[in-house]
Amino acid sequence: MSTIADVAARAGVSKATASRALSGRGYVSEETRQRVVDAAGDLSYVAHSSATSLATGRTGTIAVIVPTLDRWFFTELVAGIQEALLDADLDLALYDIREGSRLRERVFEEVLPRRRFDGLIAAGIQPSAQELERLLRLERALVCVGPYSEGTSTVAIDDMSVARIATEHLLDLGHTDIAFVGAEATGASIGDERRLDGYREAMSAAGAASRVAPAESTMPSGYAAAADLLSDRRSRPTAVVGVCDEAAIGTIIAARRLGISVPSQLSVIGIDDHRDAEMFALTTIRQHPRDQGREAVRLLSARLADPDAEIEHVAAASALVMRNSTAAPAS
Amino acid sequence: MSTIADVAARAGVSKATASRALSGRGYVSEETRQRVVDAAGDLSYVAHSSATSLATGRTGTIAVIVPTLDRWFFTELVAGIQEALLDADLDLALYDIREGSRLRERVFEEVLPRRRFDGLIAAGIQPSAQELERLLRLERALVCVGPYSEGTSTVAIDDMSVARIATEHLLDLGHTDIAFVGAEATGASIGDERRLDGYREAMSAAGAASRVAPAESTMPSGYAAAADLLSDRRSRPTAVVGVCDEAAIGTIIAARRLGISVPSQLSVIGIDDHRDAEMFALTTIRQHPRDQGREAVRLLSARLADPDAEIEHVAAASALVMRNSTAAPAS
DNA sequence: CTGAAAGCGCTTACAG
DNA sequence: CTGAAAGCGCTTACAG
Repeated sequence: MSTIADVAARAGVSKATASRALSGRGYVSEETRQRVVDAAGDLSYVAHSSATSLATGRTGTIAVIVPTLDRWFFTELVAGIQEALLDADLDLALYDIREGSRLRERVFEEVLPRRRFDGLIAAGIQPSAQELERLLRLERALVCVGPYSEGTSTVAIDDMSVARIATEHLLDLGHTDIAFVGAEATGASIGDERRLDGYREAMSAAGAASRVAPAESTMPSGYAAAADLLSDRRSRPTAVVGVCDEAAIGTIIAARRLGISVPSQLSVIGIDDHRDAEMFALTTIRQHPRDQGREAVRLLSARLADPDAEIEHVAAASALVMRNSTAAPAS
Repeated sequence: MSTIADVAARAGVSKATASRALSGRGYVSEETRQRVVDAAGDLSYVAHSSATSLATGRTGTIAVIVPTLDRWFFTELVAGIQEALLDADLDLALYDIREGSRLRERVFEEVLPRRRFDGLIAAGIQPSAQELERLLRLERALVCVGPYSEGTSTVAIDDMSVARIATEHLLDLGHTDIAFVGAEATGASIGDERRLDGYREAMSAAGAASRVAPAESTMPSGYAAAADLLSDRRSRPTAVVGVCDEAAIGTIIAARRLGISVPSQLSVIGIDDHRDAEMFALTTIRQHPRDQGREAVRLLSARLADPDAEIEHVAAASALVMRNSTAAPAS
């Protein structure tokens, strides 16, 4: 482990000069710079990150909080964040905080306060009042991937309006008996709840009655909820909006198993445009979590570069993608 | 931001004593300890991690390298690692290194050498000779989740034998025309390749001809490969072993779409026991990646505590789980 | 049981 | 353009 003192000695300069040469900050003659760089190369010198952090006050790492990793959305989001972070030469510290887990408590109480990071990206979580207070007390740059929230930059699709659009698509097709699959109270991300609200809003605006089959945002849970919902042929809805594509796909599989054909006997629409959506010919509202991850990093970098930089709220892109899981109801 | 000097001043002791009282290392009278702890509480003091790291040489974070996050196995593995790390009061720095991505190169060349971590867990990646050399030069505790590898602790199921068992299950049922779906050259994890080897071995031991439909380890890719494989009714196999459950499930979906019934006309077996496996009544070889993650942390902690501790190779548990996707071939 | 001092490895004004 | 010195905030022998 060579230190900057070793490099300086080998190049025949002071530590200060070696530091300047390597960092590119401050004046150094080209000739000296070259000598220092060569010396560093010879010794395979790499600055000790803790020492740099202590001296500069920057850790070079960004903390990312997600409620789960086993949803396509968050997997893609984290991948996008990772890519952008690497470009910015920043590390990613991951906190996978399932709702209600003891981990969540520990992270907020013990881990986060250590501030081993320069900034924080919180995705899909709804902090409690107490948690929010803790977050703010950290005095670190903060970006939320989720709904508009005062005092911090945000990026997200408008979950409520997206769910409304999905519901209206079904309504326009002529359906009135439309159920919502998903948004189970426990474990729902903040976005899930807003999607449920959007569905309800569209339904009541159309004078139709809401009907919710609670499920987690996973295929098996959507499957189970739908199997139940669809089991009685007399009371079954003619259409379903899934809180996300996982729930919608679970619904399609349940329908197939029950011999209900999609879309002729049951229309199903999802939200997300999951990687598997095409395979099931699922009509859905597309969004691009990977891009949102990159965007979150951009927002965070802006705050990092200038803590007084403007707060931004970016509305991420979404689009209705018509495939083959929705149709007019059988007359 | 209060420092330990503030705490010491408020408690009326020296920094050294304050440090001892807070860390629990070294003698401090109970009364002084209490005074220091109170002072720290009053000031909501939290030690600055960079300073601690610099003084102790420990960063308190563990780097985790995975080839992808969008496979159930790795998602679960990371969740298990995260849980165990939090218990050990360690942070997780994540590097999601898709094979062949420019990220991979950067991580090995620039990021890892900074050693912003005490130890490293590498999962499912096959380092090139050059990469391996770099890893070793880091002189950090290293644990691999993957096949036995000299010089480092490992944990994994025996991929080769597990694939052999899956294949033999089909052979025992009376199948001879058994295809393997998965293990596409690019993007395959090291485990995927060994599973292919295990399949080949079992087939040739039984005097049967191998037949591979390359696919990535995802549902859509398995679906596409299987759709192709099964399209010609005259040449289609009577059974398929999927490199993992995602590939196997993709195969089942393709079969359904083609009107081929599972298991009466086609047997399908997977490996993993994916969260969605039950939904598809998939017979599979179960493993517990979450436990493997915890185990990897245990192995790493042992090396961290004592760099000369024994290297361990733990064989993770696996079990054939019979559900309803395999049967004797139609006569 | 406690304190003074040195040290971890950088960076950054400040002089020159 | 370069160097000496101080400082970032901890911890840890070493004395006492």
